[in-house]
Amino acid sequence: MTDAAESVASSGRRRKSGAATIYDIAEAAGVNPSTVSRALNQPGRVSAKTEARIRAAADELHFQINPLARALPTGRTNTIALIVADITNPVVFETIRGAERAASIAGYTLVISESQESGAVEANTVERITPAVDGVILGTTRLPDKEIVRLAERKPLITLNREVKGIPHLASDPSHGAQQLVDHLDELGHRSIAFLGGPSRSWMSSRRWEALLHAARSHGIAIFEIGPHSPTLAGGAAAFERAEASGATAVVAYNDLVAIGLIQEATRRGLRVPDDLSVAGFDDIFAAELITPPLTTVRSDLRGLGSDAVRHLLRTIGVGEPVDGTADVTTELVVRGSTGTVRQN
Amino acid sequence: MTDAAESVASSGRRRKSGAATIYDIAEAAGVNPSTVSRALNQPGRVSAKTEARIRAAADELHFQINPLARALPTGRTNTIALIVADITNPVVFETIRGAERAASIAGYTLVISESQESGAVEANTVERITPAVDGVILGTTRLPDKEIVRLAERKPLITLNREVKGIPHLASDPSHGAQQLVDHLDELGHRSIAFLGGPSRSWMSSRRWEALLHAARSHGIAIFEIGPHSPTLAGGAAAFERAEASGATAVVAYNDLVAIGLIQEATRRGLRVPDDLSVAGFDDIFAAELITPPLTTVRSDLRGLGSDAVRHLLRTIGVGEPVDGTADVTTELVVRGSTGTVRQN
DNA sequence: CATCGATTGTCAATCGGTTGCCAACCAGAC
DNA sequence: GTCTGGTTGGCAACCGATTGACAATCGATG
Repeated sequence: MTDAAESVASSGRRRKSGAATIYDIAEAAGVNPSTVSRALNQPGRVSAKTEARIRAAADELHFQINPLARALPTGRTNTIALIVADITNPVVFETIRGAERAASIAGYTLVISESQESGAVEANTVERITPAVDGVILGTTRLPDKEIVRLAERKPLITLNREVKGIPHLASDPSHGAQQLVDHLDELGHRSIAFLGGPSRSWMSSRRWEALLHAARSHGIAIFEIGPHSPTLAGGAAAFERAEASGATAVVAYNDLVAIGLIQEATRRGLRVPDDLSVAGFDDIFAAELITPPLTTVRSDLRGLGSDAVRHLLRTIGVGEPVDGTADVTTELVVRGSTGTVRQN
Repeated sequence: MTDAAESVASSGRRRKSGAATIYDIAEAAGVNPSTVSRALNQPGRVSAKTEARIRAAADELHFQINPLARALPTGRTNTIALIVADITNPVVFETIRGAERAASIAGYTLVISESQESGAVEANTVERITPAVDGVILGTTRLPDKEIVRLAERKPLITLNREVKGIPHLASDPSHGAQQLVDHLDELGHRSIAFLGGPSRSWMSSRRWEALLHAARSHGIAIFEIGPHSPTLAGGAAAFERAEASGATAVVAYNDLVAIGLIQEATRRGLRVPDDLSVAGFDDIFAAELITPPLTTVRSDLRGLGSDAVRHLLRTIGVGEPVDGTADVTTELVVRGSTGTVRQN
């Protein structure tokens, strides 16, 4: 009887995968659990001697704090969520990487979730995740403004490449890279540029267009927009005829995928890039340097974007220096082989 | 005084971002909190009438269960972790996507973490994450066997492309794809194949080598391994001279990146692919179809790998049908332009 | 009309920490 | 030896759920 009772009691104690708790440490060190908690978290709150004893016991038992149990009373989960539309998008995963690193350095865990390009899935995911995180980054959101505002009332939130009134957001500012690109094309002798726009309501596409427009005007170079196009290889291929017909000697696509699609189609039709047509893109995705010819493109510091987003969020939560407003991430031209001097007729 | 006390009390109540708790619902519905819990989780445990009343109150208050609070007594977090060495690796992120989807469908959240190719970082991350998840997937681990075994004792764990005795693991089985590739090369007239191996202790590289070896022998085709090479473009470029010197008419690289590096170097040296040399890879990364010529490669069902891993893990946790052992994921040849008939001398 | 059995709801303990408040303790000053 | 002020450690409540044990309720039956 006694044995049975004892075994029940002990098995009850160590039910959870045998992980040591502060109670175990307290017992081993001969102090109260609260003292253990203080020794481990509030430097100086307990005497050096007891702290040493407690730490020794903690090591001994391979103590590892249970983040869930801690989160309950404090409300701090040390976790932030990053929601993206499509993980396989090269633009997205560099951002993920930056965010992951920044979070990791700060001792935070990053939860990544993919909304599969669907607003409904995204709403669902965010609902589910929000209560378990300290903040949310909407990487490529499909949510309506209203919804975003509502979420921001519950938890600190920041958007990337999406402007919603009253919500902090971060974006890459294409103006520097666009200016460099136009400078570059000007030097090569181009006097007329066609811009292949992205999806009609793409905020990014219009920002890039405006940056190019501004730069081109400052050079007195003609520029016009063709579009919209879907942001895919097929979109670029489909743009070919209109681009060629336009008579422009240089084509700038709103992203690399479209630029690559255009190059492939042009090559298929017997045009040589860059001899017959110069092509440039935006993003500098991994494949940009692998294709033939390698793509001249405007690179965004996506990793910086991701890490800045995390840092900003952490600051509003109270980790790191106080928040200093959001500063956009810069962009830079990467010259490769797809742009060249204008053919002399 | 009374007012002050009241305001303190109420602010104390709604301290946490105003989220409603089961206590609020209980009060609104005039029942005990435990009844609320049962009404929401144990179908039939409370009368239909009360349940309806409770659900109404829950909706009214926009109740959302606090996953942390639930996890504490149950030990279930509804979260699983996926640890990878490098998020930007194309092979990795398809796996991530598969895992994310499978998890999401099962109502689980996937936590992704990058170990930055470092065993120490990985060990650290795993330590930190383990107590807050129901299971762990080691995607591309650098941990020593001993450590993995130790982790597996604490939480359900599965490895991908890494065999550790006694630990469930999942891999893509290259044999089918390798067989198809050799069939294909045989048809094109190749009688001698060079294999560009990966890093010396790469488990994946040796599995692929063995699969090719087996297939080549069954065809009576000569095959030999050159290497090791680093799994990068540079690694492929560096392999060029030895590959050419070998006299093989076809080169199979252990992954696409190496294959692409080889093609680029060969092209730079004036060789034509596939006319002078056929090249193939493994993985079918995104860039494989973008390069010139597009790469013939053996594709793994990486998305399947990721989702299988999650499903397996969930089953051992007790979600879904009982566990049925691990079955490797299959591979398939994708023929593109980098392989061709042997040049007739 | 009393009793039985099944159904429904409540109590209270628990998960593993955190933290406000208080008491014990200590050393030094008087 | 007493008083003072600052440390140090303990008690107990609490975070928001879950759950075993039990009591109340209800309808049906003898």
